[in-house]
Amino acid sequence: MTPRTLEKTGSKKSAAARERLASWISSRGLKATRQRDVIVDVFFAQTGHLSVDELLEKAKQRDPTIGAATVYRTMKILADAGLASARHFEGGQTRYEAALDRHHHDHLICTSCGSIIEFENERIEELQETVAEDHGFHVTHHKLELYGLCRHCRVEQASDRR
Amino acid sequence: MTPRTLEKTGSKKSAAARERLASWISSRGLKATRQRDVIVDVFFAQTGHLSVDELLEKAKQRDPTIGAATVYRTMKILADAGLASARHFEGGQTRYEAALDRHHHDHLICTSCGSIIEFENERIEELQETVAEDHGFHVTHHKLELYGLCRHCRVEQASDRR
DNA sequence: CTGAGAATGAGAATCAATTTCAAAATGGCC
DNA sequence: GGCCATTTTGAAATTGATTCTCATTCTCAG
Ligand SMILES: [Mn+2]
Ligand SMILES: [Mn+2]
Ligand SMILES: [Zn+2]
Ligand SMILES: [Zn+2]
Repeated sequence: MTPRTLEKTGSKKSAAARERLASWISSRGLKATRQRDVIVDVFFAQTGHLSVDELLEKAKQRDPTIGAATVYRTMKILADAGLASARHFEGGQTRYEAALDRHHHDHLICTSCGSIIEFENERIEELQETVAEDHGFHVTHHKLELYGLCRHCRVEQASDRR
Repeated sequence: MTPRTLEKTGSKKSAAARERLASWISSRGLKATRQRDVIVDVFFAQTGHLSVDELLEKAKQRDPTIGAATVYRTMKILADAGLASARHFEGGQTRYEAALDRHHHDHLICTSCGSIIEFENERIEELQETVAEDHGFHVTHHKLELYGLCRHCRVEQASDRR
């Protein structure tokens, strides 16, 4: 019988997320498992936009027996519970980011180095709403992604050109 | 020897597109083929956002021997030539729309009936640019998609609820 | 008409994600 | 603690869109 010990990494925030998940899980007849604990722990220990592969790698460092299917399944539960949001950026796999206590935001994505910058722009959101209304549309969610070169890669490219 | 006759459907616009494609093709040592003619003809005969599957079906009505790979390849050429743009809406396959003489625009997508409404909003575009600049970003392209219920599906849903 | 090169269609391969299934784990109850 | 219905798991199979491979056919400049 392996002891179920985890140095629950991280802040009060990830502790709060774990609690929310626990009640989500029990409230619908799901079960708490060692694997889910590890995956969730790994997820909240990071910041940023993580792919399932990246999460699997980290999870395996703690428990090499964890399978990819379980990571897919667990992240879906986190998303359903509102604790993670799934992002589908251009061309890649699904990435997840922590969603607890976070505002809605959109992204700038560098097509050269892959870095992702987040932004919120209330005015844009309002205008989107106006556009939708003009067409009798009721918006449930949207996607705004700006692709290009980040400051750093812009400089690099300029010097390459010389 | 099958005669290479095609009732080149459609407007001066699609005729212009076919011409542009012809010069694109010859200018880089590609070759004109019966299959490409059919696919391009089918594409420009429609309006809207067509999936490769839809294009393949229509193309097969004219020439049942046309294969999916050829449709994929041809649409990629059209996109490279700037005559079609590829769109990757939520969850589905790639869709193509005619791009000749069209402004950049974004989309409202009904998650219930799949209908797509196009819009242009100069103010939103400007704000995007501003946001990017604020972060030292140089934007090459972007994606703005508003998902929700169109006017029609909104009404239907309201009556379902009674 | 010829030949070099390009294009084709069928099927195999890829890749992320989902599903299947038999075996293992969980947790409410006694 | 044991019981056991239910859930979960990992591995492997499957899916679905797209791309690739390859042997064969087609195109077009000379
Ligand atoms: Mn984000
Ligand atoms: Mn459009
Ligand atoms: Zn960059
Ligand atoms: Zn609709």
